[in-house]
Amino acid sequence: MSSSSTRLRRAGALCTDATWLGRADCHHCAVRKDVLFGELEDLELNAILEPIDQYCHPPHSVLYHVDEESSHLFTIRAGLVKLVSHRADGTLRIVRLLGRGDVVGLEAMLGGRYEHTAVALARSDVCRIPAAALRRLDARSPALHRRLLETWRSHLTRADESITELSTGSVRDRVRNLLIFLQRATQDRTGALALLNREDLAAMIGVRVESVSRVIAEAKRNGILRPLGGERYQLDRQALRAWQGQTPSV
Amino acid sequence: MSSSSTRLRRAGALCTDATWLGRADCHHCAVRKDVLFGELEDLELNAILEPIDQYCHPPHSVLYHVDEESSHLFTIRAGLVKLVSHRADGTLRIVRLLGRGDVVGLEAMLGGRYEHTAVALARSDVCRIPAAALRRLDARSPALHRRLLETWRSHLTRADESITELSTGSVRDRVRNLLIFLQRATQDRTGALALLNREDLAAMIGVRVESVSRVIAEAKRNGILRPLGGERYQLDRQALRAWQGQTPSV
DNA sequence: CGTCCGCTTGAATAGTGTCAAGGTGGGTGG
DNA sequence: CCACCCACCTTGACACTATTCAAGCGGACG
Repeated sequence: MSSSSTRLRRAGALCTDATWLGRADCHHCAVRKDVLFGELEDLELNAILEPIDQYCHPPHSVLYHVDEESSHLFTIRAGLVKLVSHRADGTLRIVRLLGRGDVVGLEAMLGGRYEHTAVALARSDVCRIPAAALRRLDARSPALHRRLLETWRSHLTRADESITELSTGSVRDRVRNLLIFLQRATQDRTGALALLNREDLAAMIGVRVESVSRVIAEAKRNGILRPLGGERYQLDRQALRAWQGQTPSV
Repeated sequence: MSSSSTRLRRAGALCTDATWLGRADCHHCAVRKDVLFGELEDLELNAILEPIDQYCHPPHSVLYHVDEESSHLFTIRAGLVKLVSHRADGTLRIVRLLGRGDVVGLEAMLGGRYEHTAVALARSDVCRIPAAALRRLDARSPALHRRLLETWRSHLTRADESITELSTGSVRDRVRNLLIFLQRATQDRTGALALLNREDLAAMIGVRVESVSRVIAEAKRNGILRPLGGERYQLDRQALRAWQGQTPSV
């Protein structure tokens, strides 16, 4: 068998850069209540001296690289970002998927270097916040402070979930959990989920592309995944649970 | 194949309870600098109104159960504690190992319930800190605040490591990483590592007991692990790296 | 219209899980 | 003090699953 995970995707031809959308206007931000500054007073917000910039990241563009000096955090206004860990043998593993309202680059709060590479999977609008500004706010605003702790907790909970649900059991077990996970992470008002490409799916559960492909293809044949066009699918939760009997357990 | 992980160990005959060692005297604590209150002023420490108690946990005793109201955090003065996640199918997975200087039950800072069950693996001396006290200190002492953030980061880093190094690749790959990991986690001044029982090893890397056993036995035959008596072993790092060529990669 | 890239599928092989049987060491009770 | 017992570790044989390597397929795009 040997290793799982995925090799580095060749330097994509379409890896365009992020485009700057201008200074953020947090006071009038439409998603402010869903992200870090939700409960912050306007007064407190004004205490930020450093600029917060907005960017639009096309798919495959990089928010930051592993080992880069961590100077900024990012909040996701819309889109989807993967945190990729580079293993010693050159393979990759996706350790987290982050979406609207999530914070990327938390480690910048503590200085040092980024621990992963953050890559946009879908077009993503993000606000780039200087870590120094957040540190200052963190010290002054209990509301933000609590929000930050909750962000840490959220990352930790998801990491643990990734260990117990996405890295344990047979490929079919993992894909079953992955589909539920993706539905939560990418669903729109209709409840449809956006499937990632096979390489990313494989890197999320630590198996080979062909193995995921077989299982996903099976799910489609069984009507567990019904194509809605593009990469969007309707997930039949009931059929999903019944799929291949329970976990054989033991 | 089916699931990995390990079933619940029968209610151990020796699961004695923790014994109370009395109120902690943080001011004269020998390991204070290594744990949460390291850089705290004596004045700040005095601001704690609620009592901090010391306990000694024998092996297999439980610090707290999953879903229990999270009211306290624990700092480990000595010993080894596992964080166990209970999966829907009844199997268990160890998501983290914590030792001297580590904090257990971080989630209590945010209220709600514990997300894992914490079980002592070796005899462990811990201080039990009321979450309310820590929340108050967190708001007043920047030093403690930073220390807490670093604790969150440490947990997150280890969780990610668990995903990339202990849940990815062949069983031999994982055991190789696990041995390095255990050496860091349990080494004494001689550099020897303490091996866990096969069931716990299996639950750490998400495979079956027999699979770990085979690989560990192989490591012993190859001189990678040299028995020092009891559960202590000398790890030959060089032989470890050469073991079975590199990860076959791809 | 042809090429390229990602997805699927097939066949052979290696790796794990499964089930069952021994071995070993420490502890208990006779 | 010794024999037995029990829990845990190891090993074997076999079934099943995942990986590997290779080929085919179809859509997107120039």
